[in-house]
Amino acid sequence: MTSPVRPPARILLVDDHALVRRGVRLILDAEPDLEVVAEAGDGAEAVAAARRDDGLDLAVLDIAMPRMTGLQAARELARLRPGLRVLMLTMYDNEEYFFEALRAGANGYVPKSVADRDLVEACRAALRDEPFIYPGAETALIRSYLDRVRSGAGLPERPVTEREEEILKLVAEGHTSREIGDLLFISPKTVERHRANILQKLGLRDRLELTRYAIRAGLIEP
Amino acid sequence: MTSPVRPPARILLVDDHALVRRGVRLILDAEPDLEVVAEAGDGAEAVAAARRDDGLDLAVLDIAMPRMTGLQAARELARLRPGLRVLMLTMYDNEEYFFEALRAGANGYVPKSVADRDLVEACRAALRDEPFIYPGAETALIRSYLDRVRSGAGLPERPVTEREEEILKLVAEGHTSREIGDLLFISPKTVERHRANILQKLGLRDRLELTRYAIRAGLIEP
DNA sequence: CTGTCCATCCGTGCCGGCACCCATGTGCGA
DNA sequence: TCGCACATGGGTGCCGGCACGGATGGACAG
Repeated sequence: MTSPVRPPARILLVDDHALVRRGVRLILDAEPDLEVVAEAGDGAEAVAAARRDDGLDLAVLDIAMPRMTGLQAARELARLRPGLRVLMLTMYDNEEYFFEALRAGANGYVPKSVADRDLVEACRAALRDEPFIYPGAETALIRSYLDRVRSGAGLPERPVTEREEEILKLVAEGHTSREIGDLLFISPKTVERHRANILQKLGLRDRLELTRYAIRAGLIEP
Repeated sequence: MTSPVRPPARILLVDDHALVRRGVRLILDAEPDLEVVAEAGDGAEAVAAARRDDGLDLAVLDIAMPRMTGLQAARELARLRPGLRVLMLTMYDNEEYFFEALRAGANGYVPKSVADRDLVEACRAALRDEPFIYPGAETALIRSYLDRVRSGAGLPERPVTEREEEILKLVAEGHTSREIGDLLFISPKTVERHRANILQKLGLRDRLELTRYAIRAGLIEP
């Protein structure tokens, strides 16, 4: 399958759960053409690791992580090491974050519900600069993607802006508009305006649905 | 460490992410005294597996799962197979989950942030019917709990009544007092009174915290 | 039998969420 | 250059959450 003279791909593995890192490492290291050479527990560590080591071929990034999320880390890594391939690993096969991951410079998008063989294949596909469509997500993600391309401008729209996501998290965590305004040094009315835009964009009714959405999306913890 | 004539402990592994199951299985199967003999992707499958196989020694349960959460599954398993030990596996190293897990009948509680050695030790401790306190979690809450257990006192009971839990779920799902009142054929003011009592009993501030509590407790789905 | 818990209900009042309306400045791309 | 998206800010008004006060009846234990 892979040339035996070729050295194994050097992989950076990023997940906030040591147990998950350990398991994924066992899976990847069992392949002769893949080798995990570095681990990180959050996005900041991942960026630091990529800064230290310029021989990395692939970063496997979890999306939901404390401090810096996988998406933010992917943007940072794409700027820092343009040649580095990025494979996003996520708990939820959510369309919004599929497009978000692509926009952040990810080469692949794999939910944790896939089998280990699919993860290995996704890594190899990313290393060949090919998009990997995991089985079962073809229907949901790709069809909605194609629908949006056919009907709209052809560009998948980002669901919420960065600023809106910042406010989304704080609203979902139960902070009032006044508290958020004080925290971000803006008027509470602006917070309400953002909140209204977020609810409208995501098709939600109130803060409560927003909270459950944020938990589903892995933006906050229950 | 373990007697060589003793057969390995038969383990049921439950997690909705195939990737995580694969990783944990690799970790556990590497131990001579532990063997994963069954896997399940959600709580319902776990209960079905326990119903099929009455020779199970230990169930390793993820807390956050679709349909039936790990906490609900733990309650069900404790009723179905009283001799079966249960080890809760969770993304969140939160003390509140710890108590919820114990109330649900769990013997141990391990966050996914622990190393693989700690998971193995937690399994062995649960099989010996000993509580496993993972490193870095010796908080005052947990220590006081252990003191209470050692001194003979029972588990702290969940203070909400059945009727209150019924209303708790509906409130957490986003229904208004009027809607709940119509649903249960009572006055919206009565719903508000119950809600106020619930918030007071659980030490929560508002519906939003109530929602997150209900999700943590496995009462509703995100 | 009396006290306690539970479930049922009511009024008043404050505050925040949320839906509408509106305007301004900035940066970016057609 | 003109429009558009984004972030910023304001006003008004309704409604529901939530805190505080009260009451009643029924079940069950001491």
